[in-house]
Amino acid sequence: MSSFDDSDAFEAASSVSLSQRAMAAAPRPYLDGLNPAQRAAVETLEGPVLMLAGAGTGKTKALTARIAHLLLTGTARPNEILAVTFTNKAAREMKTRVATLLGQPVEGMPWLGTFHAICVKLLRRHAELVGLKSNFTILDTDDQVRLMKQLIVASEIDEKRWPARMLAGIIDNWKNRAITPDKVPSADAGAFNRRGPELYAQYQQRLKDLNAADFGDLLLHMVTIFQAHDDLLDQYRRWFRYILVDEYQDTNVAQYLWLRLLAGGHNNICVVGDDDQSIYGWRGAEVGNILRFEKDFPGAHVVRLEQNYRSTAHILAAASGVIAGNKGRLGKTLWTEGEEGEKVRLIGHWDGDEEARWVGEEIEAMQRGTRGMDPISPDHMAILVRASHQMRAFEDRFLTIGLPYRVIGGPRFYERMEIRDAMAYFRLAVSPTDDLAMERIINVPRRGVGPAAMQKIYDRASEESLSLTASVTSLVRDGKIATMGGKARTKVPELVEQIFRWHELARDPECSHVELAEMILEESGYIESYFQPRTKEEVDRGDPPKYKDVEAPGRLENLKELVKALEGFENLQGFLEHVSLIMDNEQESEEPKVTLMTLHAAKGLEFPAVFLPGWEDGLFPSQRAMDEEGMKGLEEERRLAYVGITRAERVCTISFAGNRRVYGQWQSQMPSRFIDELPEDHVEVLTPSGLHGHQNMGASASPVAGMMRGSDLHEAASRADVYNSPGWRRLQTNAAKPGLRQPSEARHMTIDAEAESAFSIGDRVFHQKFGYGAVISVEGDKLGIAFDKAGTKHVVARFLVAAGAAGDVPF
DNA sequence: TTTAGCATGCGAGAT
DNA sequence: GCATGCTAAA
Repeated sequence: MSSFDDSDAFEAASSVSLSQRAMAAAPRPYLDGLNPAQRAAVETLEGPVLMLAGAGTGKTKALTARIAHLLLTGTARPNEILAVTFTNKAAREMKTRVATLLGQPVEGMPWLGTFHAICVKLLRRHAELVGLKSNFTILDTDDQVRLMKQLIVASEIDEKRWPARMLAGIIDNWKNRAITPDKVPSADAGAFNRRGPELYAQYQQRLKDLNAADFGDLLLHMVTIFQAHDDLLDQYRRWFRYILVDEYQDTNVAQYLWLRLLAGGHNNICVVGDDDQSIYGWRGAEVGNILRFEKDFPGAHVVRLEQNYRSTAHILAAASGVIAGNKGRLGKTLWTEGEEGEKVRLIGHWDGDEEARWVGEEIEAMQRGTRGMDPISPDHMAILVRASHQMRAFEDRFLTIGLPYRVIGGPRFYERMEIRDAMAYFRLAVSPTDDLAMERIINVPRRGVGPAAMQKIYDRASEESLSLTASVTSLVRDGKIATMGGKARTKVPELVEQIFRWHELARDPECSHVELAEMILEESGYIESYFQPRTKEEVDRGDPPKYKDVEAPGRLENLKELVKALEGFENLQGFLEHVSLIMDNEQESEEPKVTLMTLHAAKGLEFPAVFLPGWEDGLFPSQRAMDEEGMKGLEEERRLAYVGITRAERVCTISFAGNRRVYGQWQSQMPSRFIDELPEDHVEVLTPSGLHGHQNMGASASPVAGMMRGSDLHEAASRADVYNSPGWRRLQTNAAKPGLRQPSEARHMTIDAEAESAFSIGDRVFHQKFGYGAVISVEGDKLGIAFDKAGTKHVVARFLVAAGAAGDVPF
């Protein structure tokens, strides 16, 4: 058991002096409200512990209480606990919650973080053991692919048949499995047209030359180091006396090995996870790790968290019924003391559009509080789809009816083009020899550098083993620069000069890095490249600058945010280091919104009302998963279904469509086999009232009554109610508020008197999602717009801005 | 170098 | 249906 007499060590904890007050306070308040299972998970401190935490069973509560327990009993000092998560979000949440339990910040927990963040920290200390310098750069996926492309071309491999992305996938896979180039198993030797292993070795060599590591390397290198240096490993084993791992079912082989190495000796490792929620097999996660835990760590305590605090009994029963179809589970039975609640609701639709329309109406109805249910705010509703392309139908529909929504999980902030471009500039300012950064931006904005010019720079660089920047300087020095195209001849040396000047400023402590960043984006012409070129007359006349395209305003907005994010850091270097932390790009607006996201993105979240559309064989479960992984793939899909259902607190609505457009082709769809697996007693089959024309699909033995066809009557029924709908009322209130930018007076002198809309036929407008277009019809607040790129759509006026009213210019 | 026009291929996506 | 990435033409 834990040593309560270790108060010396406890008080010696330098960074966080956990106050005596906390110690002396009521005995362990963090244990209050824990159920017996959670309590066991918290108090079993010594030896291996497997905390099997079903969905909604208070896993994070137990995990954070465990940390608090370790600290407040003096069993461990903050810096002796290694606590690993997968995402920055999870790490942050854990930090905050531990801080709440302790009643003070936890800066003193330096080893609470993601696998990658912790490995970076360790690897910087011991980089030389794998031939890197401690200031190595971390490549993003884009850099990796670019590098591999070069290697493929150099190896005279047909890049079309053997694309760099594929190689990246293969190498990533090896790294996930902790396979170094010399250890590629013979079964994999044929990969990438038999050249895979050799290219892998070359790639690793290139990384070393560049003093760089990719994400996979961070773990792989640490495993390599620990395997080769017993003394070092011992040191860390003594250092990290207690190990905690979140989402253990998502660990890959490399992470598993790393943990095993570190836990060896004391075996004080507590892993938390749920084999039924393992949905990341495709990116290397091995469910086997959690299934095998008791074998790997003999004598492990297994604690099952089965009391669910999230969902109603019906929802839990439905989820349990589905997941029971999987073999080889550790087995858990979720139960609740809560109410029975609504049965899981199931409804079939004619096609995907119909499904989206119904969901839209249902959301409005639930917002109003019909069907004997309390009203639910859109903030508390989510639509969870299997594949992101399913979102389109919903977005289109919601835009039409003016239902506010947010999409989670589009392209991440830091992987947007403009952010990466800007970051490349910053990287060059910090280190002008960063060739990958140079490669990225040498022709961004266009500086007339094509393949020919690039080749000359490369050639000189390799002749004299210089960086690309230095190579340009060298070419300038002996006049060879003149052999380049006219534009490149002047622009490229100009760029290099700028880089060196920025570099000076970056090292100057007097110079604010935020201002420097703005200066860089401005001077490089990068900002300007998002505006249309203006003639001298236009400038003289003081015409406002015009954005280059529909994307430009958003991109400039992102850059603004990037600069803002810089403020929180000491210098550019520090920022680059921590850039992955700015991924959260969410600025919450006051307006309640429905959430639209993938099932994968929804793991760990919960919503009072959840919609699960598209339950059709081939879409969900995905055909591809089944083709490629067979039974294993199907089981992972089934876990995904389980994750989906268990996100719901009060209402869970599953739906499917009989027809769906797949890659532009209409296909008739069969209801998902998972629908058959829903226990009938816990399912209510919905048939929207006022419908006729039932048409039996007859395709499934499921408890589905039949399909309904979108009919005139249905149309009429939904129309009649529209004035009472939340959407309509919302429009009324919004019309009174100064909402989005109003079109300027001058542009709308010709508004006809009867049109209440601020727009009239022929106006040029801009829409956040569909871009520019022209108004072709006006019906109250609903406008028909012929979009330049997106075709003709009906949109509510408040989603439109008059084109040309571009707004303020960043910087 | 830039661009329009056609072929291609398609899941989920943290770090 | 759409984005991506190539070839051909400007």
